[in-house]
Amino acid sequence: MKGSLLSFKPQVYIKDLSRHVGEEVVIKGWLYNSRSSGKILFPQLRDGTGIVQCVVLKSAVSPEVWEALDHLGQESSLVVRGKVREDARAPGGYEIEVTDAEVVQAATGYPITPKEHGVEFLLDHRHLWIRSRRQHAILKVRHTVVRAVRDFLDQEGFILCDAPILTPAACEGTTTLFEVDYFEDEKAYLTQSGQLYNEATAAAFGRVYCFGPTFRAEKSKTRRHLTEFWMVEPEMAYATIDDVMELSERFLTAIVARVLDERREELKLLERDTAKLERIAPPFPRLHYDEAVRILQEGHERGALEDRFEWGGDFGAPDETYLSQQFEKPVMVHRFPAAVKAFYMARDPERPELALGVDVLAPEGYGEIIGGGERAASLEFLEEQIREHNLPREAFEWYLDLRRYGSVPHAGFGMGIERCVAWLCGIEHVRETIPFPRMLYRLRP
RNA sequence: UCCGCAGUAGCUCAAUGGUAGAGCAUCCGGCUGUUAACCGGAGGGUUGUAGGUUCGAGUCCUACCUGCGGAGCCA
Repeated sequence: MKGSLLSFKPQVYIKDLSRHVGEEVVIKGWLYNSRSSGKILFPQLRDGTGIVQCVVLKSAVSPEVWEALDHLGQESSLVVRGKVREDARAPGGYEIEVTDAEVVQAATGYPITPKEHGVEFLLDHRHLWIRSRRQHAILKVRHTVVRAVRDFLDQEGFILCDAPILTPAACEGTTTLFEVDYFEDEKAYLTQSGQLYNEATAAAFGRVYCFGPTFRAEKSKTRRHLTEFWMVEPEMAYATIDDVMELSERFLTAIVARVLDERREELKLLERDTAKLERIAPPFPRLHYDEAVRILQEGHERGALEDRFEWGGDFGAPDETYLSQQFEKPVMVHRFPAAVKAFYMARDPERPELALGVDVLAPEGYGEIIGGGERAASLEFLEEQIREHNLPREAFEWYLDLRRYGSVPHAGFGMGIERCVAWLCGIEHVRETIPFPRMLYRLRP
């Protein structure tokens, strides 16, 4: 009878099938792939929680059901009823002996076939690509990373206090921002960081974090860049650069442990070498910038790096890769030349030419996943920095208030979710770590 | 923005300057245990665009468009 299976309750999910062996269940899903052999069909059904092979014998179902399933196209939506059986021949170990089925919508010509496809084609069909096993695994890891981030910070007493997405000025004055034409007499921009607002909320709540999308209008075109990405930024009042390094270590360790605990299956599907992740535990190596420069220069002398790195610059991608490859754990590089860092960074009292900033480089060449440090607490110093960087003073008046009314040493960092997920999954490109990547030249779907 | 590479069937790719082809997908047929199933058949093309060289261009030349990889910048 039409509609009877579609509205059937309770719906059983494929991930729970092992608890229903011997029972008759109803699964609602989509046709992942199908093989036929005359009077027997092997449709593979996915429902978002997993994939299960069904067995349809022509002799066991009505002629209507057989007819409906016999030539059903990939990704057709359907509901099946059948008995759960353990069978070693089935991928996944369980299968459904189908007794009844109902096609919700018969699809034809699904573009993503079980064969290879190019990147451009897959990205053009991202809305469908996310149905495939590999993308599913990556996005589940992302989900777990986000949960781990929130749980860790919540347990550490951080208050979620999100920063605005529409902002009146650049945080750091250097990067290119997305302009929004809406507010009268004033340009607005999409945020590049919640940093400055975090400093306000940290002074209100002590320990805070914001977690949301971030936008960079740079013409970056590499495997580590998105124009829209997600960043989590904790900030602590009465804290120093050392507190930031200590928190970063425990933070990353907690995330890795959670993913290893909950996403073994997904990491296995992605062929991730989990032994490399098992090693992630405090303490992480801490490298003074001077020492990092020495290592890079040695690397150049040994022929491992093309260009000789000179003291004073910021690391390029090959430099970060080389540094991270010298260690098995994330490496924390601290105390950069102030000239290459943001205006709000505090200075090293012993060497004022250095900023109390720290970058955490992920292992295996995944680059910078965390950037942070101690913020300048002095009103006079910040006023001078704003002048030197040619920033619009009016836009920063509220920020300067934070130094007028109870200024304290404070520090924090930001972590890019996509780079973190790419590292944990061991995948080439960050574009696969977000459901709908936004990149230079890619706005659709 | 700069450097490098690539655009041929729905997809992935072939084709010495000389008749545009294969696998998958689609449609039809066969097969009661398939594992990216297999076997047989059919349909499917303005070779990214515009110009040029040539008896003849998918192939050589020029410009443009689109995408990919990387750099700079950054998380």
